[in-house]
Amino acid sequence: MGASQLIHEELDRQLQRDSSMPHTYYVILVKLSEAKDRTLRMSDLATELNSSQSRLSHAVSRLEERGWVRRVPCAADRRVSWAELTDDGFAALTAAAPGHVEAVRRVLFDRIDPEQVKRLAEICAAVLADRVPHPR
Amino acid sequence: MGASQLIHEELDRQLQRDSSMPHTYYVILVKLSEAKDRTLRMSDLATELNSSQSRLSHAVSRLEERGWVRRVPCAADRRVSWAELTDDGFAALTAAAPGHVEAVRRVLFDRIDPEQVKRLAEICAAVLADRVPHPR
DNA sequence: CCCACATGCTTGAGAGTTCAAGTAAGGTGG
DNA sequence: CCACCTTACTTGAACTCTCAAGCATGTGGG
Repeated sequence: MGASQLIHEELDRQLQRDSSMPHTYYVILVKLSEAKDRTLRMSDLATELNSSQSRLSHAVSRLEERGWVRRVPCAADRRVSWAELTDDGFAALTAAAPGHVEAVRRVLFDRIDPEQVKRLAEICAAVLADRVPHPR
Repeated sequence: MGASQLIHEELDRQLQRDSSMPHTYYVILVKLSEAKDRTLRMSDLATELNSSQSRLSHAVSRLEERGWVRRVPCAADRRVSWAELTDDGFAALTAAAPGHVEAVRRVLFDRIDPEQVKRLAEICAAVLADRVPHPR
């Protein structure tokens, strides 16, 4: 718990300090940037992020205020909302990425050897295996 | 990140649901229960928990409201505050512990073998090694 | 002795998260 | 075809955490 807490806090602090965004928001931008048309359904985005819909909805609201994400209503199914990464959002992500990547190395990968990386991957896979998504 | 987030959320959810306390509070109770006279200086407690003093102060305030912890002013150094676990607090911890322990097994230890436990411990130790406590 | 700095802790405001509830729209069995 | 369930998402309130600032209270050099 100490190790995972440390990693989480360190990454969050770095992003907050250098790019004024929590790690949660960074990951949202990443997922959107990788998606086709930089657009994803809200619920798919939530699933990919292991996030509750509520959390995502709140987060996207903040990201919209910053002009980094835009909500686009879906014509085919009007319950659905698309989240689209704006150019400003992509720029913010581009600016934040190098520092974040460096932090990831610093807190984790520079501290363990390649063999340990492999072992850690196996352990994490075991923890995540056969997971029924939790009721949210 | 997915694995550590899952573990965190699962443990937090279980404690919140079954014992109405966040994991943070549980750990505070644990540390106090293990301390001599079930009492610890606020700053020592914060250090042991890798918590900011601010976070601890807020948390202890809530725990005091519940009657689980008591603040005792220190006569020798009047800046210092002792945090003392009350009998009610100890009872709450006793009630919460079995469910929590079970959850810990369920989310982690039942999913990896003894060899992996050892490897994970080494990796976590490497992540935590030579850590200068962060400015808080 | 005393001023400046360090230490221990608290406070308040701003943010993010959670949970429960709410709205709206899409399916579906009788 | 219409009550009823499900799906998609949002909302609001309560709660925790963070950060910066704010007290007191010790302590050490001149």
